[in-house]
Amino acid sequence: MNRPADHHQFFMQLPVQQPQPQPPPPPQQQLCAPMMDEQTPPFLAGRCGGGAAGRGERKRRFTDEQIRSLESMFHAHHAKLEPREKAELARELGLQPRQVAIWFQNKRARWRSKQLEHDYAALRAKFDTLHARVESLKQEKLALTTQIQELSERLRERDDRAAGSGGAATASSSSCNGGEEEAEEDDKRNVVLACVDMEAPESCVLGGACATPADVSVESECDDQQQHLDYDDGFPESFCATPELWEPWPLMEWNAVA
DNA sequence: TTGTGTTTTACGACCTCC
DNA sequence: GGAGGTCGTAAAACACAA
Repeated sequence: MNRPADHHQFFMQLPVQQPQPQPPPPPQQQLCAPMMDEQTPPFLAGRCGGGAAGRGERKRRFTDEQIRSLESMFHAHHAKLEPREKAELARELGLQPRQVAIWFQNKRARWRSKQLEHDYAALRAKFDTLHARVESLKQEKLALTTQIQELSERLRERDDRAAGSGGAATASSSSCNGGEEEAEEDDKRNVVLACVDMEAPESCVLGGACATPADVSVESECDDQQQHLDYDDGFPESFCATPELWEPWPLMEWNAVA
């Protein structure tokens, strides 16, 4: 791609490239037998008619004017040319209809290639955005899991102290009764967090943060206010179950799909 | 000047559609 | 079966760094 002298601009959203100055166009464009006469240089006589052999011929690039006309027709006719239009364009440009047809074929191929690059870049950008969000949510989940574990530990310690002081009250009952001093230290939010159902899929790819805190069950007080972790965007289960889907696709894969 | 990488023109093989 | 398409590739033309 280090060659700036590309005459071509591509369809629609593809970047437009400006034509660069070129040396004067060659006077002779027709390479093939039907247009050749006694004035045709011998080096042009090889390839056409004789098949692929054609050694000794020299390939001529089309002039800027020819390229401009071909580009214009390519855009105006949506990359397809009727036979009548092809013949007319070839006559106007002093080319063989086959040269025009081949130019359109090559142009379509080039355009598809560029379009593929463009589509890939767009998909890649979307993927990167989504991937960044996934990473952010992983961090958020990790922090929440840590917080839940800490709160769970505090509850357990409180229960142990209550049992050691001779009281028969359980952590759950004390929480619901609101009688214990230590229970009052915990705000309601923490209690609710301790009740969160933390059943995480084992295959979860969202990092080691999926560890389920053991013994986070305060059954009696959670019956009526059971809550579940819920992603705003509603990650599907397959999100965790198929981590390979979230690896960057190699270019070959994209091409295969396209 | 030369070596190297890219672009452009052209073709053959193969496929699809009428 | 023929016309016209894509795909892969050859080779000339071209740009550019060393």
